[in-house]
Amino acid sequence: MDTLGFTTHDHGHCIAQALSSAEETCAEQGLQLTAQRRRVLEILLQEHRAMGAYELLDVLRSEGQGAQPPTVYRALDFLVTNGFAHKIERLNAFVACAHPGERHAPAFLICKGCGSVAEMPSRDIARAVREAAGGLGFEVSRMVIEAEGACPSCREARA
Amino acid sequence: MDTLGFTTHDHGHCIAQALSSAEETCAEQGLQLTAQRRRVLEILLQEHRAMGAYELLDVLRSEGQGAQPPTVYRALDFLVTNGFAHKIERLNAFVACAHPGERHAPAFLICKGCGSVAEMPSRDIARAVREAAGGLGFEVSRMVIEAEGACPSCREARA
DNA sequence: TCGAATCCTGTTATGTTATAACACAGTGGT
DNA sequence: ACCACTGTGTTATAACATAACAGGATTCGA
Repeated sequence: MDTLGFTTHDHGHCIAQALSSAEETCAEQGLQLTAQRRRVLEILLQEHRAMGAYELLDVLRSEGQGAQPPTVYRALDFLVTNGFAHKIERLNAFVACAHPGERHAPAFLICKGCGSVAEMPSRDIARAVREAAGGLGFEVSRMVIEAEGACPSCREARA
Repeated sequence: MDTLGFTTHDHGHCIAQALSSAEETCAEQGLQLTAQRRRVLEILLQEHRAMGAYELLDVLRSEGQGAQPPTVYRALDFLVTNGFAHKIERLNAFVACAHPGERHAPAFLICKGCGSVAEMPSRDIARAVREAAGGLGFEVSRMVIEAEGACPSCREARA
């Protein structure tokens, strides 16, 4: 068991499920989940945290691949474009998507205490953003929503 | 006259006002708006757009200063920390604050057509973020809210 | 079956953004 | 005089990201 979104769950199961879900989605949409792309997604799922591209590169290299930066960035581009992973702009880092399959505007919580990152529900936030933007005649196609602060366990530790 | 937030206004006046406001705030709070810091803020106000740190550096250098990257990053750090400027994470760029003085969680609209960036009202968005986070026991201290899309004039041009 | 088009990968090099670390100058307090 | 504090100058390097070109695999139509 491990934590995700600050709650407990079966992590091994969650990895397997996310990979299956990705395979399924790719099959449906004619996308190729190649070995490289799959491996990068797998690492993100296993590590279960925000990772920099070069950190991912180190993992690939430690597995004996002579990978170069473009290899990782290409895989990440595929994963992010197709919603299997997200980029955390504030951290210049990447996380596996916590809700694969569902169409959603991702929103994140970044704990400044322990560095953990969680994806949170964003329906109300996304609506508020679209409304505020719409009021100015702006049409939103994508949004970056990232909140920094203290996660429950760090708040407790601090208290 | 120029545009801000996709509406027209007197830009010269707006620069002078923002600088005065910054001076006042610094005086009140015992902050030092030094020549470097003031100059960087001034450039951001004049250019009136999101600028990269190295772009700012080029301007400083073109003015005959032998500036180095840390010079700019230090000035930006001061301006951002004290709310006179904001960082646009999505663009790794900086803009002068459009509402100096008011305490606010900044939220931005980034037009993918023309590259313009506008600060938008964020009360409802900020509330939605705090509520969503609070529901997970997370305490928000800072937020990044950036919407990408099409500004009114680019929408019109596209139509 | 040939070639053309497309997609993915390998590789080299480079561009862009940001910070570490150390020296030193000015200011204000004791 | 001395110290602490804050800001700046300078060198070097770290961290993040992409351009550009070559080559292999697959598919599709001629």
